[in-house]
Amino acid sequence: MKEKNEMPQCDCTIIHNDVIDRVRGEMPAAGHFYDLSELFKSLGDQTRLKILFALSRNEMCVCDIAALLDMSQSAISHQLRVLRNVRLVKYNKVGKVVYYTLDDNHVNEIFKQGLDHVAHQ
Amino acid sequence: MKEKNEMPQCDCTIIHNDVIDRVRGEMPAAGHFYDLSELFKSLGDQTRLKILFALSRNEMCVCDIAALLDMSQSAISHQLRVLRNVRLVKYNKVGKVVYYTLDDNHVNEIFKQGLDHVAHQ
DNA sequence: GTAACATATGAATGTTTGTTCATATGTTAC
DNA sequence: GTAACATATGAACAAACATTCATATGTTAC
Repeated sequence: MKEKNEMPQCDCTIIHNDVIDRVRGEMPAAGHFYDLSELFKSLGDQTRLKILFALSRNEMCVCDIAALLDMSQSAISHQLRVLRNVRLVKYNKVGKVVYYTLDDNHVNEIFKQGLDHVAHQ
Repeated sequence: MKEKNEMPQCDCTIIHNDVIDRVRGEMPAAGHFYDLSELFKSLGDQTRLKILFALSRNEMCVCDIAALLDMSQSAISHQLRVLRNVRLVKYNKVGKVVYYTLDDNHVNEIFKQGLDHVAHQ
């Protein structure tokens, strides 16, 4: 029989205090994790990945992307905003047409490593 | 006044059919986008990023991670399962203790590129 | 066998996210 | 000015997700 007021669970005899203390000291600032998670979150959606791949091949306007992916203009526009927010894409307005391109080529590197990982069996 | 039965919106005079057709031909298989999005989704969470960073510094058991991040053992265990599912971490059981490590070093590369991107202003 | 502990897991809950729909903004051509 | 069109955006809603809680599994030491 357990005593109910004696917290059980895993207040575990933390097995490796030395490691914990050292790694805690090496932890990047919280803000970095936040920014990184926002970046990867934006890559964690098939539609956005397809948009990024397409833009890695050619500059495209919103309608082009919508036609290519067979999705509504609105859906694409919303997703482009997400990609803009993390500075993965930038745009160039020409009259009423807005041309999107990749912002830099970190995306391509990340993409490549990612494909490597999933292909690797 | 618009006629209501004449679909408006953006059935747009798709401005660049040539580009669309070419890029469509270059699109990777749908499965690749799915796998990639699952991978990045798993990286799109601060807790999991912290776990991965910690493991990049040192092998750790579940309790170590929970203590380091000041979170419940259960929460960490759930997140580790997500990371296992995309093969970002693997484990080694020694008695009742389960030691986790990174599965390969694509993670480190992806991490680095990601940090580069967010640091770059 | 039992007690203690490290980890895993299912259900529940609140939050976040992707798409749709309706509509607004801004540009071009008249 | 108006009509037509490319894009953006707010609200709404369903689906996906992260954490908590309670509990199950599996191991060690007795």
